[in-house]
Parts: sequence; structure tokens; C-alpha cells
Amino acid sequence: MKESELNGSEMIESDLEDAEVKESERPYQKMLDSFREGILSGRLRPGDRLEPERELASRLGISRNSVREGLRALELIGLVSSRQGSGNFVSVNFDGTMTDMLTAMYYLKGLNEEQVTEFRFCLEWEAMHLAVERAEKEQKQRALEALRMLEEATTEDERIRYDKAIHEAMVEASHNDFLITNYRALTSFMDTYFKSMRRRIIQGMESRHELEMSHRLLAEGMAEGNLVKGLRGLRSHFEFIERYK
Amino acid sequence: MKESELNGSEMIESDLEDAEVKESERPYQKMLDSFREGILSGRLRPGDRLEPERELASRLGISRNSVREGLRALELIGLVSSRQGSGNFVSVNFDGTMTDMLTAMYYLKGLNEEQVTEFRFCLEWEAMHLAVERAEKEQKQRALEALRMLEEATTEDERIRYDKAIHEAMVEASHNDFLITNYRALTSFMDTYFKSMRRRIIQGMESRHELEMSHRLLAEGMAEGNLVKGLRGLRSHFEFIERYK
DNA sequence: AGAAATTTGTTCGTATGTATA
DNA sequence: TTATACATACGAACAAATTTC
Repeated sequence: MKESELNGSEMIESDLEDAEVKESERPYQKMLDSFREGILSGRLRPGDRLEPERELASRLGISRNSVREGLRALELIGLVSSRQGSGNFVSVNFDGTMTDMLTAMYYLKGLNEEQVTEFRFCLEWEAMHLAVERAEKEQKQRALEALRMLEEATTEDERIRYDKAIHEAMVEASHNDFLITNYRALTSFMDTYFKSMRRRIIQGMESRHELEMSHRLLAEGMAEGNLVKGLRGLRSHFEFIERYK
Repeated sequence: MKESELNGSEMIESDLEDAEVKESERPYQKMLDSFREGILSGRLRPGDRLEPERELASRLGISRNSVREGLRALELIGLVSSRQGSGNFVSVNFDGTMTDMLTAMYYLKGLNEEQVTEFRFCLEWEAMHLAVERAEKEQKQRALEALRMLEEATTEDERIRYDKAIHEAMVEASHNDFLITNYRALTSFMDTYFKSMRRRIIQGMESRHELEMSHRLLAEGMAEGNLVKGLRGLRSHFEFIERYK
């Protein structure tokens, strides 16, 4: 509508209007810009309710359909959650999007297991450095408890579960949300599309009791604040992956 | 919202309805599922054109507006690009979304510069390991050329530019798209919201000629395939950041 | 407890701009 | 240049869930 007006007018004006035209890109982009501004300014905080869709539409000068396109996009990336009859709310929920993105990268960019492992190692390596400094008691206990369960485990599924739990506790203990979010997305992706790999590794390790050894170093190193020990466990774990992938 | 349905109805039914509930999700979710299926099955490849919106709508049994909500969401995360009059195309373009997510994490989760630096270090540390093994001639040359320009640079803006170029070449040389995408998003985020930090670091380094020293080690280490040298440069760089952040 | 108001969920119809053969 | 196919965008309407009084 507005576009037709602009296109209908002479080109000479368009330069002058550039700033305005830029502003009035796609309608749903306006919605996104408005949201971004709210976040960056601190006006919008997690849990806050957005204006009603109709209000947003009229304030931004776009249709409700366009507002909704923006809302759905924000919902998809985990920044908004919509409740029928109630409203749209600011939310912070990136895990799903991250997983989707890593998954899409894997499939669309033709990646392979090696790159996944490299990335995972990258995250865990740094996480260990931070974890030995920052781990809370709860996280240390969780790691040690999972280690105990791992050593007592009798089935493969149990081993997989406690293996994961140890790594998760360690990464969480890093208290770095960039690492944590990426790591969660990566493991979630692996759980869904990579199950066989984790199984092969566990199987290979089991036969040689290297699983317990590396995880003992890893969990205890973190719990004791012993970086060298923790890293040795990590390295031994990934050397194993390298061999059995 | 779906939870409320399930909680409201009896649990006995929910099992039976599971399949049907799955079928009758939200309309725009159907659109996303259809897309996901296409990607995972390999039927949809980057560059491919999607069915026309009307066709999708009728095939999935939803309205065009709902299709469009899904399409806009996919466009936002960089998986679809829409061209009016032409169609919707599969695209692979995560950089913007990644940046948005890191930005949102920073603001909504109350992160700080320290966590950003930790994550950046994490990515670069692993990237260096891979880069010394995999760097192509072009990437080595680009790093060395940027180093030369950095040492000849006279303005702060130039220093910032060539500093960035060296790191970028190194990360790209890792040939790991998980690292690369995260790194690009991180630098893009820093460029937009963190300009002052990079400037402070450059300024601090300038006075002591440590900028050139660490980047020389970094660039040459990578170009020569000398891991120890490269890591020394990286460490010295980040020690500086630690001091001047 | 119940009715009314509010708000999102979803669809349809229509007009219009844009690319392509 | 003209069709045709397609995306863009809006507005109106009703359904469904929630909140409010």
C-alpha cells in the first residue's frame, strides 16, 4: 500500500526518502525491529508481556498478519512464547533453535562426525578450565554421583546416561552460557541423529575399562579443582572417540 | 497451551490421541515439520525452490497465512529466502541468526564481557589447532598479508581491521563450520555492541608493541604450521585482553 | 460460579507488486 | 508487450482460550 505510493512517486524523491524507505522495509521486519529495540533498551525483559497484536499492528502501521509473521519468527528462535487468550511473552529459550541450527548446518553444509567431535571437544576443553575454578558444590556432587553410577552401571543405556550426566555437570559448572547453550544443542543433536556414534564409543570403551578411567579423571579433576587431572581425563576420552568414531 | 489440553483431559485419552494430536499441531508447525522432513530426507537442498505457497497450503491442509508464518520464521533463521514473484528458496545463512541469538543471550541472560571473551578464546584455541593442519595457501597468505598491513597501519581503525582479518583467516582455516559460524556471529555481535572493548585493547596494546608481537606469532604460527608458536600468540593476545578489558 | 471482555488462533477474500517466458 | 504465476499485504470474520468482573 505504502509501497505503491512510493513507487508511484518520482525517483528523485526516493533518495530523500531513503531513510524512511529503509525504515519501512518489510512490514514484519518492523515488528522485529521494534522487538529488538525493546530488548536492547531494557524495556523488554524476560517474562514481560508484549502489547496485544492488534495494538502492535496499529502502532507500527502494519497489519495483524504481518505482526504475527514476526511473532512466529521470534517464537521459533525462542524469544517469544505465545499463549492463546493471554498474550505474547518475552522468553529466553534458545536450546531448540540452537539444535535446529546445528542440525541444519550438519545436513545443509555437508558436515561430518569429525567436525561435530571437534566442536564438542572445543567446548569441553574450555569448560573444564572454567569449571575447576567455578564449580558449585551441587555440580561437583552431581558429577561424582554420576561417576559412581557409571561405575556401577550394568546396561549400555545406563552407561550412556551417566556418561552424559558427567559431561553436562562439568559444562554447566563453567557458568558460561555461550558454552552451555552450544553444548546442550550439540548433545541434543547427537542424541537425535547420532545415536550410533555414542553407542560405538561406549561399547569400545567398555571392553577396556577406559570409560571409567577417563571419566574418573574428568569428574574428580573438576570436583577437586585439579585442572591437569580434568584435562587428562578429557583428552583420554576424546582420544578414545578418535579411535572408535 | 498444549500442556493445558493434556493436563485438562484425562491421561488415558492422551495416549490414544497422541498420534492425532501430533497430526493436528499448530498449522504453522506443520509447515515447519514439512520443511524439516524435506531437509532431513535430502529432498530439499540449498538453492531449491519450495512449492508455491498456495500449493503448500492446500497440500498441508492449512491456510496461506499459516504457511507464511512458517516461511517468515524460516527466513528469520536463515533457512529460507523469499523472492517476490519468484518463489521461496532453501538457503543456508545462519550468521545473522547466530548473531541475534548471542546478542539476545547477552542481554536477556545478563552476560558480561568476560563470558564473551571466554567463548571467543575457546573457539580460537581449537581453531588454531585445526588451522595449522588444514590451512590453505590462500588463507595463509591472507593472514600474513593482514599481518603486514597491521604492522604498517597508522590509524586505529586500520589496526582494528587487520587485527580482525588475521583472526578471521585463522578461524576460517579451521574448516569447521560450527566454529566458523559461532565465531562470525561473535565478532559481528562485538562489532555492533562492543566496539569500545576492542578499541581499548588495541589502544593498550599499541603502546607496548604487544599487538604486533602476538599477531606475528599467531599469523606466522598458523602459516608455518607451527602449533606451539600459534598458540603462544593466541595466549599472549588473550592475556592482554584479560589485562585491558 | 458465571458472564462478559480481552486476546491469540486461524481462515478467507481481495488487491497489488514483481519476476519470467 | 502481454500473460501468467507468484509473493506481498491488508482487513474482516469467527473460533478458542484466558482473564476479568
